[in-house]
Amino acid sequence: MTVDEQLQYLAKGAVDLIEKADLKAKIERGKPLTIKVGFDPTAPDIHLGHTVVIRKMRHFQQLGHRVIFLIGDFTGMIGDPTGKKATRPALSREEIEANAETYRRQVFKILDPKTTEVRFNSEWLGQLGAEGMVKLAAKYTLARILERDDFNKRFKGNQPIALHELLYPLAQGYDSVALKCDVEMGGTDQLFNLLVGRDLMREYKLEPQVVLTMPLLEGLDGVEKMSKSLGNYIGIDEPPSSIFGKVMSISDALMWKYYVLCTDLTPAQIEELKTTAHPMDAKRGLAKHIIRDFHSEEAAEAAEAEFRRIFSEGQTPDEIAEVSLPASDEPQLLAKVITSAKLAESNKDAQRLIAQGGVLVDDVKVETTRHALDARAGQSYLLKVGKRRFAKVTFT
RNA sequence: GGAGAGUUGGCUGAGCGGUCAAAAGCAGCAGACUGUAAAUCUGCCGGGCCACGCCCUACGGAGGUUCGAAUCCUCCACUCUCCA
Repeated sequence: MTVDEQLQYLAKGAVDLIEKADLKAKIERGKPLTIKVGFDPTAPDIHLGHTVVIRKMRHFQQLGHRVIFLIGDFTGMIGDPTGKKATRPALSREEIEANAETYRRQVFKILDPKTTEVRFNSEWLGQLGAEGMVKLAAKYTLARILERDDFNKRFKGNQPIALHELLYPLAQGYDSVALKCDVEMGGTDQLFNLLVGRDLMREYKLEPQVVLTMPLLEGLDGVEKMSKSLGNYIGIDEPPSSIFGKVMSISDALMWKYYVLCTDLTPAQIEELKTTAHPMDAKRGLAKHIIRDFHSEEAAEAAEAEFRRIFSEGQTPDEIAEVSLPASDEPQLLAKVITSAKLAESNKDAQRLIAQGGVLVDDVKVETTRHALDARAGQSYLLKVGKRRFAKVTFT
């Protein structure tokens, strides 16, 4: 690839690239660049939202650059103020190591394990000490820190800002100094932090890093950004059938964004799909692309077949959870059985589901919330609650 | 140190001493419809009870006033504002 082609490849899907000319100059030198991306040590469940940036990391790897997967074990003590409140519990060394292991296992579904460096920022931030921290803090001003939109809004909106939160961007910036990064990437919400790194590097007489941001992927609801705490995410460790279903549940409009950010199709290919494919087929295709990346081709086919069977044809899935419940001579209320089988959260919930016509026993819709089942030993029923909760309940 | 404002269900955010299990929006769930767990429409959306009504828990925490409190009072915790 020519330098311009490389630039184009790396910039695909990116929101900010500061400065493009700087990146070009760095590439032209012909030496492998050092690329850093930081990850929080507390959230080892990687979801599709994270993969947007990770996919971009792989692009750098493909071009022969050195990619550092940085685990923010030190900055984790502060907790990135970007995600507002929630003071985090301090993690033990063992927990951090365990999380790092989980990261490795998941992230190497995308990244090349051989050329990915996993580092921890306590390595250098821990050494800094109080004195070092004061010196670091001396290099930036309050006014500049408060430029950060997030701080600014909280400040103006009379929301609390703890002092240590102000240190977060500095600590993150110092990572870039310590690693002498050429490029740092993150979501668009990281722009400010990444730019602080650029400034600090100048302060430390280093060539400033290039900053590249990727869009934040909206979650299943299509509104909030994908996050575990909002429950609107697709985890890359999820079973294929679950991934397939969740992808099918996103809106048609959102699907195209996923195509751009979560597949390696070229913009031209995506455009073509948009104009020629039936939306449902396009969505099925997207689900398969994603499953292929994290599982396999076979898993993708199987998930599609299963989805067709359950939702298009209204049949039961291949594998149904088997639940054994204690038998009794007296009949048992269906609502309680549903709750015991974990198909509903509470008896009230189960009653509601029955009342709304969402419960089928052996494929027959239940009409009354007071429906009871013969619960003598050996009796067995196929329960369907809503469209996608199934269980085979046997009394023993 | 002084004066004042605030703390409501997963989130945002109303709230009158009783008709408040608490408006509204978002998210979630179910049903109908369909091209899918899209869109749209309708309903539900703290918990218990073989109960269509009754009971329990809930509006930062602890007490109190009242026949009755998320709503009034006292103390505590936390947050913010202004003054010093």
